[in-house]
Amino acid sequence: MVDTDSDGRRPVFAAERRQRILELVRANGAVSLRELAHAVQSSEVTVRRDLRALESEGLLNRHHGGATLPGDLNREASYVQKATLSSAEKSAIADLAASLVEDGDAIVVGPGTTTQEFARRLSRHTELAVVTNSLLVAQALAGFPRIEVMLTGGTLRGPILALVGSAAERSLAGLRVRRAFISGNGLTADRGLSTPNMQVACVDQALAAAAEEVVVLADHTKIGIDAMVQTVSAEQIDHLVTDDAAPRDVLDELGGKGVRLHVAQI
Amino acid sequence: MVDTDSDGRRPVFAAERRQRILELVRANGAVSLRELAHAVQSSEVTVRRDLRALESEGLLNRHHGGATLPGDLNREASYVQKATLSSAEKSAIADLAASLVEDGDAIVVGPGTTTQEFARRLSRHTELAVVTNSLLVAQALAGFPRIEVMLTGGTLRGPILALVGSAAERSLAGLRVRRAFISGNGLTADRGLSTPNMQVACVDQALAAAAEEVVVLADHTKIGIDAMVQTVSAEQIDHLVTDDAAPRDVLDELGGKGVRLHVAQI
DNA sequence: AGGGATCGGATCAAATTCGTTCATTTCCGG
DNA sequence: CCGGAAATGAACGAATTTGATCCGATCCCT
Repeated sequence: MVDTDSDGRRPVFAAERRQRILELVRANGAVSLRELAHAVQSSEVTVRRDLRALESEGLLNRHHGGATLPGDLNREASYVQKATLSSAEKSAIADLAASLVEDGDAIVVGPGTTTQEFARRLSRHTELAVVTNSLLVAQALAGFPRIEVMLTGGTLRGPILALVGSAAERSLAGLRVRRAFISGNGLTADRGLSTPNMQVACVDQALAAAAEEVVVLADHTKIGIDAMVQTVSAEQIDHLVTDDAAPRDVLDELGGKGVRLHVAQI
Repeated sequence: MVDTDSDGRRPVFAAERRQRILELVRANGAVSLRELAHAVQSSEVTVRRDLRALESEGLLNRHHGGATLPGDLNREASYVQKATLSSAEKSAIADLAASLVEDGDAIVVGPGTTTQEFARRLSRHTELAVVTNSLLVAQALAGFPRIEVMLTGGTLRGPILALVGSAAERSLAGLRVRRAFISGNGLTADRGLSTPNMQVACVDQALAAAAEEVVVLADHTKIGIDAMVQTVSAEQIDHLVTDDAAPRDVLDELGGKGVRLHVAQI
């Protein structure tokens, strides 16, 4: 109704701006001061002040040049590093995959850096219900009141911060959602999606089984690769989101097996 | 009161105007004072007065320049705020509590900044099995191969990054460990441990019920405080780890109820 | 380890908003 | 018709917010 552009020119309240900043930091894990200032249309001084206030509340950590999520969640630099590396493809894939989600959906999101990136894109949706076994995905979505995040139980697998084991699989039994967004280490037409770890593969299977449609997120480095354990066969995959550097022949082969292709332009 | 028989250009009643203001705020989420004044054809002073009244009723939040819906921009600072407070005490308490853990133990760790600190101290132990509903605790223990971390399932509660809800409680059913290390927002001899949130309280109860012995970690700022919902009665508490600034009388009272006291020297 | 560049903190100034006081208007009962 | 109470609007000083600028601190690259 009252749009803020034509007539209103309503000044953004300080609390609103801080909330926005918080969301941006939560969504991206780490944001530079300049980006924040540009995003909230304020001067860097003001953002600095906001960051100081938010830090004093323990809601984020301030660093030279920006701010990050609080706690030790990303002191483990490896995860963040991996996430920021090769971000162009991942980002494009995540964007495209997020467009497959509609407000009000119930979805499953598997572990992985690509799916984590994807999860961050979900913050603009509302009334979502997200089931995941990835702590990173859960963390990316924490703090958005319009998104309900449910974690499966299970044993923590340290290196990827995902929950595995029988408890994880059991908690997925009886669950039914519209779409599952999962990733993996390799994808071929013959053997479908695969990962090198047995436990992870078992949970991935359970994740896929809980959804009516399976969406696979895989950048070009994974297409044509075969890891050890098959998680989902090509026939079970309904959508594949990848980037335009993926080998054409494999994509065609997958398409022949009924996989709908979504190729992100880098 | 309701004498609207004569339809002739009656003045807008105050209650009517406030209702209109409320509608506008609800419809737009946030409205500037100027807009409101223009919309209800009143002076800004009057709107200011209305906003003050509406705020005192909790129907909206007032900000510099306007008003917003209540709750949207609240970030539940209460929990996090205390995180930066008294880190020296937390550290000492965490150290002392960690000495209650032995290699090979199976323990439960609840959410909270103190228990998170405690969890970090556990890395020197081996062959531990840790069950928790706190993402922060899980994260603190991730990457130590000698420690098996199991997360309960459940709905993610953003502000404290803990899992709550029936799924969390269900996953604890049938579990039996030696000790539960939990925290809270208040501890008195009469009402035991308490937190301000109902869901969190329910899970805390389940956590405590899964252990043979309950260990409470609470710094002096929480001793003598009573939050809203009781989680564990004083009789159920076997150990209390606190710091030496805790009020002596409350400690004695707790000791009289069978709580073994561990007081950390700052 | 050093130099250049960038970032953070502090002070100051401008603009806007808030709270209070006071005058005016309106409504109601006697 | 009149007096009082409540509500509204106007005005002015105080407080808050925001942005610009300067200078010290920090970081990065060589």
